[in-house]
Amino acid sequence: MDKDCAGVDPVSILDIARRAKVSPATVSRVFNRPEKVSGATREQVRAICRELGYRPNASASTLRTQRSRVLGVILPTLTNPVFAECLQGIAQATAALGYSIMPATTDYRVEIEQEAVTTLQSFGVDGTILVVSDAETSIALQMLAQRQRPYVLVYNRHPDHPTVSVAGDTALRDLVHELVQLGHRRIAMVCGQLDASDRAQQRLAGFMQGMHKAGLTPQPLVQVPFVETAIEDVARVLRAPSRPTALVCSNDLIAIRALRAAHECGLRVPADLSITGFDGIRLGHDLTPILSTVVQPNQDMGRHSVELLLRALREGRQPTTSESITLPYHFFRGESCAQAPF
Amino acid sequence: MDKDCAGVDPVSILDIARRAKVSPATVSRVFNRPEKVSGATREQVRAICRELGYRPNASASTLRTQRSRVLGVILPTLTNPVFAECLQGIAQATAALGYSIMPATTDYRVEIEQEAVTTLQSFGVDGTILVVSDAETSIALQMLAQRQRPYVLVYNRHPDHPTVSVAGDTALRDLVHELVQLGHRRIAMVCGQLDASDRAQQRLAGFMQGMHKAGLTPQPLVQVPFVETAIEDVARVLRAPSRPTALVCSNDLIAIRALRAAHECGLRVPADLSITGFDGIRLGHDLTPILSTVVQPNQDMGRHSVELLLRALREGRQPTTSESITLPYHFFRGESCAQAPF
DNA sequence: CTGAAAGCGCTAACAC
DNA sequence: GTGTTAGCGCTTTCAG
Repeated sequence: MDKDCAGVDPVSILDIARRAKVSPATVSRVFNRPEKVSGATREQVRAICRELGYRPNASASTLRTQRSRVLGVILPTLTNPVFAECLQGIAQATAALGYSIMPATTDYRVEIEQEAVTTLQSFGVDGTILVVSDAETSIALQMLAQRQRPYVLVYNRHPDHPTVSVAGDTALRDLVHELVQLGHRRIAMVCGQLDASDRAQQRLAGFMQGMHKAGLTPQPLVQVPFVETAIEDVARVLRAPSRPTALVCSNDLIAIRALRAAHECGLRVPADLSITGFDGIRLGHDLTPILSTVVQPNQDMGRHSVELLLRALREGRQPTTSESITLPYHFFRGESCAQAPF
Repeated sequence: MDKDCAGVDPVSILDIARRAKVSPATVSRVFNRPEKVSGATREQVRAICRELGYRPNASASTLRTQRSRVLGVILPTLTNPVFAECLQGIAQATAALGYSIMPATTDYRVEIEQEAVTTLQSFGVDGTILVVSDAETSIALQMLAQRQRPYVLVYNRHPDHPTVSVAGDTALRDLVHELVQLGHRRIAMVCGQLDASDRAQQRLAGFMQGMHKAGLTPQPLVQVPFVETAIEDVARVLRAPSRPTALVCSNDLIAIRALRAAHECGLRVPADLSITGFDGIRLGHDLTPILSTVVQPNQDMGRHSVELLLRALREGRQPTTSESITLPYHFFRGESCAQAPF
């Protein structure tokens, strides 16, 4: 046997056709409509493909069929485990269904969201999964909608778009209730750059509702725009005379830094101070104290968005707002949150 | 003006050519060799492209030029922040250089590594960045090498392949030395599934060297194959009569769980027990105690691998082993590691 | 500096 | 069940 293994040069459908003494169309059918090919030739073609290590050229088939079997993914950053976990879910779900992904990170910058949309578009992605800074104002989103390109938002919640998300506002409303039950009165919300995340805004809104319902005046909002200074920013608040007894953080990463700030201020968590997060990143469960947080099924959110998008694609349509999924969350009590101190 | 914004239907180079009263070749040149087009027509064509929201079809150009401007990326999982951070670096570097990425996660399974290579190949990626379970035996790697497809390994270290990595063995050798200086004698290594990671094996080797050099007998290796039982597995060791005074963990995720195990056993870190990790994930710095760990520049490792690969690509060749980069690490003392107890 | 034309690899009518 | 053929959108000689 001259060569029993795949070589260096690219093999085309024509090479296979020639070797198998069939037409290229037949080879193509073996891959796309195997049932339309007689068992004998099918197996023979397959054997040759295997021998030559042939795989159809995706660009050619995309060009021809106008379907790429690729999904675009636009995320703020992979540095936050929420999105990394979600992307992991997306990667698994797509791979299982024969799709590939093309992700882009925006670092929360809207111009980059737009750029990402256009490059992904130029690759002919069949659909796009994205989390934008603000669904209400996102140009990237408008571009997709206007050009009628299938897409789903993840994490973002908005009535005018198909989304896969969790009710962050309700979650925080309920969370405040729990804290109040635990005797907390001086409760402060801590969040990052509000204008870079409509999720944070919604969570804040829920927080305010909860406080209002409980007849409490929220402590001044603690904003920690930069990770570099986050711990210090929180520490400052904790050193103030009538410091809060509970810190409700808009995400787990911030909560972990708040934990650190408490430590630096000599406060014990949860004895002196309760701290809660939001997101349910895997790592939170292994911390000491175990992070109290609103757990979202991050990987599943990714999986669901893939399924929602591909279902629509299969039916030759775009996802609709009526298909939007609100996934359940649950407040995980953990160890960083307890009875208020006296 | 009938339409001042991009429409729904795909615009091709022919549409632009027609509107601009030039040939498609000229439009193509405007994008690929703008200097070969007169200033006037160039600007006119650009204006029309902007007006119609035209972007060249990437599949068509890939098919024609045999260059995709896409890099494949193969990683074990995005659930471990090391790889997520690295991918973030890759995403940034590629985007800055006009490339896109197509990642796949393998969950440490070699069959999936292979599948990933073939699908990426079918998309005509210009090169591949990967971290494999074991560079020595990886079939995926052999496939790339044999077919002469450009690739770089990240994290893996192997003399026969171009790599971007850190000297994990040396790092652990030195780390053991530090621990010994701090008075530790009963030191145990904790690692995950050794056969799923040649990095862990190399780190273990370095650990053994270090122990040997110090004339110490290593405590029995603690293996924590599954995350679900990791804390318990470590706790068991910590409850043994002559427990170790220091735990050297093969990565940060394991170290964090070891921290938890110590807590569950009523041991104070670092007073009663020192714990070190490896990787330098961002979060480790914000923990309490701050994780002592061997810090690798994860995002930079991603960036370097992109640059190494693209440099070779630009020069029309494959990366060579002589271009392999060993990046510096540093042991970050943190707070989880201190003098041995008496 | 610009245009004409061929063809990258594949698929989907449409014949047979 | 199988083959023939046209063409997806683009780039790139080669002429002019």
